[in-house]
Amino acid sequence: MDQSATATTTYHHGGLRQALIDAGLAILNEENVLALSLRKVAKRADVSHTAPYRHFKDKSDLLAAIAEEGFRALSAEMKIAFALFPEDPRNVLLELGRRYVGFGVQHPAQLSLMFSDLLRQGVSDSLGESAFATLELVIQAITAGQRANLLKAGDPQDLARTYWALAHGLAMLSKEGLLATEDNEVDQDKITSQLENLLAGMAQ
Amino acid sequence: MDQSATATTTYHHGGLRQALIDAGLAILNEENVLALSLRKVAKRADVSHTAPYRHFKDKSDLLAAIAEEGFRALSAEMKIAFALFPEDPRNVLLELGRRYVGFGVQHPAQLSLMFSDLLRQGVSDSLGESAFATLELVIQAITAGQRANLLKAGDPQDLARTYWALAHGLAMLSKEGLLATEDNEVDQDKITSQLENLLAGMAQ
DNA sequence: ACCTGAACACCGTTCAAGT
DNA sequence: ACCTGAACACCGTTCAAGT
Repeated sequence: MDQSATATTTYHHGGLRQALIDAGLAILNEENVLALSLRKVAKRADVSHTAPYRHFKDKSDLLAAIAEEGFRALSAEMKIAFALFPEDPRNVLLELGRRYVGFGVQHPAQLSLMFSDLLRQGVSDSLGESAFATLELVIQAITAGQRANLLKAGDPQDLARTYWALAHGLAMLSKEGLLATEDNEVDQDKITSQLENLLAGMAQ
Repeated sequence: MDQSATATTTYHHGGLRQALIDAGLAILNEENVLALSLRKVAKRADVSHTAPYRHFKDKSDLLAAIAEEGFRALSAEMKIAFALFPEDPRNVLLELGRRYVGFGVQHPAQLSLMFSDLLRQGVSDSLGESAFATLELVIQAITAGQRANLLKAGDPQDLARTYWALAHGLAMLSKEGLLATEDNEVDQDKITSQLENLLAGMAQ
């Protein structure tokens, strides 16, 4: 990679913003959030250390963009659950939870960042929007479950937030090694049965 | 404050370690994790910026100690639930969850730190121990629930982890403002009914 | 033992300047 | 528009030294 002397020397063909987010993501997944500095991100994207300020107000703004990318990736995972089990809302919900946990275990530092405090601080509007877009997918799955008489009637938003909370909690505890008992592997069947406990309670 | 010329000029009477943790906690609750630097912590505790190295290996080690203090505080909150409802495991469990959420809303940055990635990185052994001590309290509450025939039989550890996950998820979503619908207040009754969904499913 | 100041490489952010 | 280097205050960490 990085072989020079190619045809166009145009920097980043307008894609610097995304390149910086990708660089930050890479550092986050390879190291940890303490190692994620603006200057290191810039160096990794092969620009000067002030170039990021053309695209991000400050470091928090870049972190928010990285977190937002995380919500997008999580949403993409969730959409696979819908595709895998069309017409089967129960398995959509279970697969959704399993994929949430899988996302957390594969990208622990990123999941931490997504819920680190950036949303609460209101660092960026679009971060909140992407989080709510993820919630929207859970609401869809819950609504389908209600339509199939799998879940009780009532505000789907409430049930969706409850289900999201459990999936989120399982993901956080899993990625921190607080769910595993003996082996350090995530037990998919156990996750499934944990999710089923809540679905059973939501049926009544 | 800080009036000099008191009797003993003895530094910190051996309590520097705790003073540093407290200073870090204060910065965390007043500002955010990006503002939490070792040097600022030292200045706040009125020592030189290298003094913390007598008590902590590096910055991560101090952060782990702060997170550990968080688990201790969370455990203390949970113990109040036991005291409030002796002989009433159902309300102990509900109060436990509500207090978890309350802790998160009051100390958002601290809760983030507790699950930031320090446990997974194995920064400190005692951090893991304090996390498991918190889990132990949930297991106690679950076991009491089983004894009272409120919850189904089975490994109390599994049920406890499931319940912890939901409480944790509700706390995280609440503190980030993802649970509130219109007003920005945490709706205690809604939290209770969300927890009840899981308890219902765990009864069968 | 516990604390200190000097030193170093690194960091976030601003600014004047270059194309 | 987009990128740059110089500058500044701040940061984590190490080290030799003081009591």
